[in-house]
Amino acid sequence: MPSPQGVHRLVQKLESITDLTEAERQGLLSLPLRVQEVRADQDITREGDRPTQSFLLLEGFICRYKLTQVGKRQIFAFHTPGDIPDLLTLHLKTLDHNVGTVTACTVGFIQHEHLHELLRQQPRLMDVFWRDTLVDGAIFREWMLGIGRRSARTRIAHLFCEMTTRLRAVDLVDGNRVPLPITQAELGDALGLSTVHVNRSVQELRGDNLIEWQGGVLTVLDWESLKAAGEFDPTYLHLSGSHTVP
Amino acid sequence: MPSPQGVHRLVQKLESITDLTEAERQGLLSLPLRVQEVRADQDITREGDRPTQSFLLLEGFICRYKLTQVGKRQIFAFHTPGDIPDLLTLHLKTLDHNVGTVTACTVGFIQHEHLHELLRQQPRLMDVFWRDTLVDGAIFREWMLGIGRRSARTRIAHLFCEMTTRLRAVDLVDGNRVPLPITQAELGDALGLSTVHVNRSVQELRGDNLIEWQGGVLTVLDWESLKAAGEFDPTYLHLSGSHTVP
DNA sequence: CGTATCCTTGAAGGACTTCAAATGTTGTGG
DNA sequence: CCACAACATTTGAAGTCCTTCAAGGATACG
Repeated sequence: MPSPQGVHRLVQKLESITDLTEAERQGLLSLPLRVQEVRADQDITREGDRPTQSFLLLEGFICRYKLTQVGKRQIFAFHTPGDIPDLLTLHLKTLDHNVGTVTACTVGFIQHEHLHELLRQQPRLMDVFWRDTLVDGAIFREWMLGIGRRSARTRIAHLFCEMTTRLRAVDLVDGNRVPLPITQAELGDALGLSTVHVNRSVQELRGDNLIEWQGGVLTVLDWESLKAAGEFDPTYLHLSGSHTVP
Repeated sequence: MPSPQGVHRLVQKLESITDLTEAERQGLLSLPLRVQEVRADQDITREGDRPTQSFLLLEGFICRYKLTQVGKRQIFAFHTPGDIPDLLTLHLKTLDHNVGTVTACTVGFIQHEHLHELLRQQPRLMDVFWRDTLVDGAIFREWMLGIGRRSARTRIAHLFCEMTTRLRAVDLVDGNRVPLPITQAELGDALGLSTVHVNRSVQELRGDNLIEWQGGVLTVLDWESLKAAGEFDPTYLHLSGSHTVP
């Protein structure tokens, strides 16, 4: 009993970066999913695991992260409904990082064999998924640029812009209200900052009337200024056309 | 007149992360290359370009980077012979970062149409190249972890370990002597550090008798200690078997 | 052999971290 | 629906890792 609404977000997400034929859409929609609820702050897959399935995120927020030897955490990516955060295990048998929930989530597990079968029937979907992993890499690079070379304020503004843009592409943004149910500590782990400094920088953005952020909802008050503050240029998201402009 | 030696490094590199059939090897070796020399510090492709070809690096070192608005540079990756640094333009039509030489290089341009043709004839090579881009992403993540959460000393030691391991996989390491013809400024741009601080940290590693580094050659004096200093675990490189141990 | 580039050193300053504690918010069970 | 625990945000203060600025040596190359 796959959640049609959830799977539809996958189609929507892929169509935000490419075009799909009706047969390809159908193939995706008929993937057999084992739907499961997962509580917040749970690991779904861990470094070193060798999964035989991937999962489609249907509801909630997921992050991918790794820990240093002294236990510091770096979050590499936030994933939103429609994403397949561990698609890479299809080709990289041993996972090299952790995948865990940020909020309570609904996920749909897909056996790798079913994905392989779909890709055999619809070979062009392989290009589509490959392209998706390339966009994934592009997002990593942009985060790297921020962590390595931008100030805390700029990094945070940039991430706000990115999440706004990505969530808009899967129709999860309501006007200027963007779901962003992460803590300041998680934001720090994503941007290489301490919680304290995240807090002060967010207050700066609030003080400048660029955003509000409370109750897991980010409200963008001044998109142009926020883009400027974050040096945000959405090219790296490789969205096709209509999704780049709010 | 393709350089057989150079192309062979591509085969060798791909075989370090997967297996190839004889037909696949032949297909790769017979790719039509337009060989060209490029001086040091030249951009080969730039942000915003829409190339119709990719290039195989035959000799030299290449880096991929991006600049912030204030002109600070972040290097995302160093590429070594056997790599196709801009393979992603096969599916991401607009390049979102720059690709430039570090040293003088020999490169072999390959028209995208020829790559597409090869992938049609040898469909399994698509998995291989996809896998290669996934490893690329894994390397990004490990760099992110370093930039975001590790000390300068650890970051530098880690990069030394990574380059040693990757160059060994393509047979470019002579004993404990590793070609590393980059400046300290470039190392800083790769790790999110200032040149001055790179210099002091490298001196620390030298002072602890872990490495020597001069004339573009890194000499690893104490591999185990260097690995420990860099918190280096090569799992993320996804090398298959024999390449992980020096 | 001169010039450009790279490496090295010193000193001062700043962005961010760490530690510590108060305040605010959320969710759950009584 | 209140009470309380657990968690998240906020504030203050001190310290540190790293940056920036500046200049002197070393090295490479035409």
